[in-house]
Amino acid sequence: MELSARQEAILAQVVQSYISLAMPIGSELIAQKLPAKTSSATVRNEMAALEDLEYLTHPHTSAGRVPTAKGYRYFVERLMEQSDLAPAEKRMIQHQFHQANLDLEQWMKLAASVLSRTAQTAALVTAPRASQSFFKHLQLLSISDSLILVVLVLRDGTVKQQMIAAPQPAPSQEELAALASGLNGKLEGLDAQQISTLMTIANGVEAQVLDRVATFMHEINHTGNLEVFRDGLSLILQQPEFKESPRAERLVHVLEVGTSMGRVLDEATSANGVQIVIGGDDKFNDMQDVSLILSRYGVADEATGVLAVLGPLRMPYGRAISTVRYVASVMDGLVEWIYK
Amino acid sequence: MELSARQEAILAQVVQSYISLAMPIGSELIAQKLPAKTSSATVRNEMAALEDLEYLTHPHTSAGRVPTAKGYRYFVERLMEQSDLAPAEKRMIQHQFHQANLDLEQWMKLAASVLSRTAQTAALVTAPRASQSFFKHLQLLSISDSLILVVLVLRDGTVKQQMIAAPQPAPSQEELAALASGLNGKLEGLDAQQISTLMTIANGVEAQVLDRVATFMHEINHTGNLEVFRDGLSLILQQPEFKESPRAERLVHVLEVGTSMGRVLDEATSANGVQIVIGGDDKFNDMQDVSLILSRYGVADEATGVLAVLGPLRMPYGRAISTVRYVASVMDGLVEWIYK
DNA sequence: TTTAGCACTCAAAAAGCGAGAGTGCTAACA
DNA sequence: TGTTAGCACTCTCGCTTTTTGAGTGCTAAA
Repeated sequence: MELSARQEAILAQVVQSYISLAMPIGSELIAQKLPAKTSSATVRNEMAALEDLEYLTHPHTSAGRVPTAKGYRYFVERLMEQSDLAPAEKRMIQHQFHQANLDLEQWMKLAASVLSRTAQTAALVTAPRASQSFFKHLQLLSISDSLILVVLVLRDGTVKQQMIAAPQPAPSQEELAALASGLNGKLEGLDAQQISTLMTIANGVEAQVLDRVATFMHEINHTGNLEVFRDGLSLILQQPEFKESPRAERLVHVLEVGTSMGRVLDEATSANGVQIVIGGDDKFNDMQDVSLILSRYGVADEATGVLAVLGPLRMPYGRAISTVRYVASVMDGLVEWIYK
Repeated sequence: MELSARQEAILAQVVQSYISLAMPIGSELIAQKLPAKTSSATVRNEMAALEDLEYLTHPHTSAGRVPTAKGYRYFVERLMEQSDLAPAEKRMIQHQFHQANLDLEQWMKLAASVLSRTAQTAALVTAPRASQSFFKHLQLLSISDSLILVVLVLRDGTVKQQMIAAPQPAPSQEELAALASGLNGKLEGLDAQQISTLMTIANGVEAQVLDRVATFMHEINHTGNLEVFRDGLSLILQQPEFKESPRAERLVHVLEVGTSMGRVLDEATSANGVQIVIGGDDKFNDMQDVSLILSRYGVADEATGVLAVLGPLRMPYGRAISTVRYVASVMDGLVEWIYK
């Protein structure tokens, strides 16, 4: 269904006004804001049409209009003019990243913090991971006479430690070092599947180690096993739409366990550019009253993470999008520099 | 100020009733519950006395009484009879831990989840760390021709990875391995201070590595740098006292950044047994409307973490305390088994 | 097709009004 | 002297009623 130019202008005004005022928008106000001189009655007619098309709703008969999720989507996709972060803000963000060490974890925390402060809502950042994991290096350390610490490094830089129970009598540190160095030779560059098959012909400590390694690599491939940094949760709770507690609870719940969240982040990993999910895009019921602005970052295939900003539907999309885009570009640079 | 036996009985009843009913408690109700036959008028007199002593308050003139933070404290410290988790519940918890792998991280997540589900509120778990960190092992991996991945393992099992920029021309993997093995010999068992001094007489890559190692070990000693697992945040928001949004916001904020939180957790690390902080204990303004039940766990000095349950003042202390105590004992066993 | 005009609707705010829970006080009582 | 019955008093809560005003939808004229 095509909208007329005037309808588009009205929709845009309603969305913008509602975003900044946070209360239903009447025909009078829009009539004033419209560039072409138009009466409120005309605006009313058009608004009624937009309501039939489901771009707007009524909280009740005698209230102004409020955009629907569909309305926001139309606005974001076709009506909104792209904006960009002010150079000063960009510089400030750059500066903060330059202050930090060469430490991915610090960068991620920083990215979450910057996103949430700049966009004034909650932010999520997931660690950059390869789409498929490959073995890089293994270290076996004798912790006690019954425990061995396995430290596994994957090609994308993921590090995972885990204990395994040592057989009795326990192998010495030297024996372990020898075993590790043997395995490192054999496993270099292999994927989870290949290690699994190797496992079947091993035994003793070696089999235990291979089992742990293969299991972890499988896990990380499938469930995502994503390490997520959050920030600014309290900011989003300040928004008027989350003042009524059931909504706030649902929101926190989504953020906390979030199978939906996981799926959305997953999808974003394989998409390009800035993704926008408004009101769960009719796919995720538990995200009906939030919007997400997401972007992948990193080096394709080698190490991809996701940045996300999460706010109410009534979100300053322009600013949020440009913030996400910019932080993603900064992170791109950092990660690229690592994985060249 | 000493309370009479009857005053104590009344205070106890008020606290218990308020915890279960979540509404101000009148003299009539208490008079009925009291073992010795007492008139409501007498209860009223005593309540007025308890109010003068600041164990109770009034929301308004014609409402029942509500315990103050001081009242809760008195109740918890002197009036409450210790309870214990039902054997069936203990078994269920045990069972869940036995299901898990030999993986500290999994245990911590599980502990947070168990705590929050059993006590029906939010829970926090920090990783077990030594009070002072000692070097155990180091690994240097060449990631690209300009980056080196440093993997550092401390005696308490902490693993930390970080990149450093490689000098040009970049050392080969063999050179790095040789350097690492040399360092491992020299640094084994040293503390942050000793490594710092060694650093001054090193140069090149070695100095860079030592710098990163020393810095990280210092950091972990001081700022705590605690890795925290949370769970059940949405549960606490369901409590009636957090229905009004400003409180909810403050709560989330405390949980999120929480310098107060950090201090409380820190204090709990060095204390013994179950700690209880009610309404911030007059020290932490931002925790005025929450109570914390904390316990350290692990092996003293070698690896100590903290378990905490966080709820409204009107919290089922008995159950929360026994849950925390029990989960701490389970975690004690697990960690002890590791660090023997 | 647009617009002025107007009746109509409905939420939200203000006002009024018991009802009732619970108190504090006083005076009698054991 | 401590306890209790009795009672006036106070305020919140829940309910209904009124008022207000923003904003609509419709109609009829331009």
